Amino acid sequence: MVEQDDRLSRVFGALADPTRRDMVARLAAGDATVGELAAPYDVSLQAVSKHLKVLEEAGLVRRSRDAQRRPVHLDAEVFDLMTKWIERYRQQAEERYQRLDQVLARMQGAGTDDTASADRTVSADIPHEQRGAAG
Amino acid sequence: MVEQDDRLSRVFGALADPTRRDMVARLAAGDATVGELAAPYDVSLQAVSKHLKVLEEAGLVRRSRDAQRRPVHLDAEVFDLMTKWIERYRQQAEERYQRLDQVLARMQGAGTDDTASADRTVSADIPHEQRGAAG
DNA sequence: CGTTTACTCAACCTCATGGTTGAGCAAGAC
DNA sequence: GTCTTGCTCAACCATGAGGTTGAGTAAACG
Repeated sequence: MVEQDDRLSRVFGALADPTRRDMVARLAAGDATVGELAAPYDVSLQAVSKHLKVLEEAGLVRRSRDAQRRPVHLDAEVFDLMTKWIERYRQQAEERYQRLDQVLARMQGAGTDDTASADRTVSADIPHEQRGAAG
Repeated sequence: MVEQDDRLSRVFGALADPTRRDMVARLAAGDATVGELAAPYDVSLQAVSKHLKVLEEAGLVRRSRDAQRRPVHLDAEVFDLMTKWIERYRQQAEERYQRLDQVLARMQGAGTDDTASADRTVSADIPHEQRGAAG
């Protein structure tokens, strides 16, 4: 599912910008209009509008209507997508780390010298971001 | 602390690329050399080397030496930084959502009509990503 | 009605990013 | 010493991202 892949790219990409992260942070406290959001930044309203488009396309934000205003609402669900991705590989890495520790401890006990290229530098045939099976 | 801000930008930015995310996923299963990492992708070794530089500068990865090889190791600690950022605002948004639900429920009970502009569209003076006080 | 408010769209500029190729460098192999 | 392997660095190119200004639209206000 390249769709999911795409989505994740857009979400991470959206949050790679400090202004956009700041907007998300502020929207967590409550909806706001474009003008309100733009106020603290030293950029044009159009630039802020663009940022919001990026956030919207990443699914982080929704825009509705209220007369000529366009209230922006944080859609916190996408956070789960990121958290899941992060958690999966964090855990995997930690488990591996612990296993390596055990291996090293055992080797120390046995007095083996060649610890370096023992279990590390794993070959490349590993599930690539669960291609076609993403949650 | 713009440093932290910067870091987060680099981390999110690094993970905004699907190839780089894939690399991280594979590195979670074990260290690998540049060549091993490059193998599955249809790009030059130099391009992969560049990607690794981005990951390294984001603090996601460390590179050591083993003769002419440069084994790459995933540094899963940065994940915490991201997770913390995400969790903070997710929770905030969820709490707010629940509070809004309560307000709306109370309003329905009282038969108030003007639910729209009641508590929503909060003004913009909100802690901006905790400037100067980031965790 | 025309004006003001709150925005978006379009065109443009600049700089960063992801890719390329070609050269170079360090360390094991011969 | 030379060759090969495994990589990095440098230069270049095309595209895209973030910024700008100027014009246009939709709804309230006078």
